[in-house]
Amino acid sequence: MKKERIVRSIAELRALIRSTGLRSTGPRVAVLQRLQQAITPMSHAEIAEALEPAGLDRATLYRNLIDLTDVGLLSRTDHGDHVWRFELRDQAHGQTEQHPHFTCIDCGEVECLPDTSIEVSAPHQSPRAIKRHHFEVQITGLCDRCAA
Amino acid sequence: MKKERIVRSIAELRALIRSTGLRSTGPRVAVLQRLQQAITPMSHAEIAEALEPAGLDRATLYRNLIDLTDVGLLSRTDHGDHVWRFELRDQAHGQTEQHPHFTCIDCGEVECLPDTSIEVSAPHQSPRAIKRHHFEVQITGLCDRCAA
DNA sequence: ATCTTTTTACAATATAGTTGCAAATACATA
DNA sequence: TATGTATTTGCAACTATATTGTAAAAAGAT
Ligand SMILES: [Mn+2]
Ligand SMILES: [Mn+2]
Ligand SMILES: [Zn+2]
Ligand SMILES: [Zn+2]
Repeated sequence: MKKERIVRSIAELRALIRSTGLRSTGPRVAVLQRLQQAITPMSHAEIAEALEPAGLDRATLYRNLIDLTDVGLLSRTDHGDHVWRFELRDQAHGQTEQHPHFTCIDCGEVECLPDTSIEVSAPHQSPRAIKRHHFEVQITGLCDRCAA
Repeated sequence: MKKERIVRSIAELRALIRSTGLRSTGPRVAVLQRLQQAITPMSHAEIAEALEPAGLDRATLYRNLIDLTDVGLLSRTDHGDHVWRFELRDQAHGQTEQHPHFTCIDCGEVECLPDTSIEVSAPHQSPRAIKRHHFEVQITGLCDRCAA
């Protein structure tokens, strides 16, 4: 999953948040700031730990992650391990479809895969969402390290 | 996901369980009996409800689902909604790979897809598990009913 | 029939996430 | 720049799903 990374300034992040109708607050800016560094989707726990110094409330973080997802700035996915993970959904790239992910069933490591790596053919009775390419894909298996 | 269904007698199920090294008990037979009727993977809650009359313990059911999964009789998957679902893994068909599933992000309905519907190409750096076709795929999106 | 190990049933605990609400803050407007 | 109102925060209580401890019961080997 190689793609030129966009890094936005705090002022740009604040403007981005406001552009969605949400208010720009410290916790929200902190979340976006952290996620734009991330190379894989992050769980609530991981984000909370990374933002430890800010000492922000668990519930506030949960609510912000959901709010930011609702307005389209983040994607929220479960990779087969009962944990929600969040990822910046970068509209600057017109990236409305999310790329597929590979999650290790042993160690839990998550890896982003190129969009091109999955070809879903749509048999007759399959959901229209598949024909229209409106779906997300999660792949699980043993990562190279755990398989060794 | 059309495939001739195998329906085993209670005696056959007991033998199947024993063949894995596990003891054949009432709860285990009941679980397999119920799952061999199922047309999609079932959650713990759904199985518990279906087996209500037997009045078996929640924790026992959880442990049995995991034990039966560990010995390879069931598959356990999370379809992106934070609920484990279990499905009979029918070795009689040499079905070691599981077929992909489609789960509606709105109503939660799960649909089995034919194995042939997914083609995962393996880019250079991708996990070996993908090259070896040792993985499971979960697709999420809006089902036809919810999209309408 | 007896013995040993596995399994059950009930209770306690854990983990991940959600909800209620009063106080604090953002930001539109004056 | 000050004021007013709706949004957001922080804390606590709560929920849903799943896991763990353990004594008693049952399975299956002998
Ligand atoms: Mn990714
Ligand atoms: Mn299926
Ligand atoms: Zn791994
Ligand atoms: Zn639906």
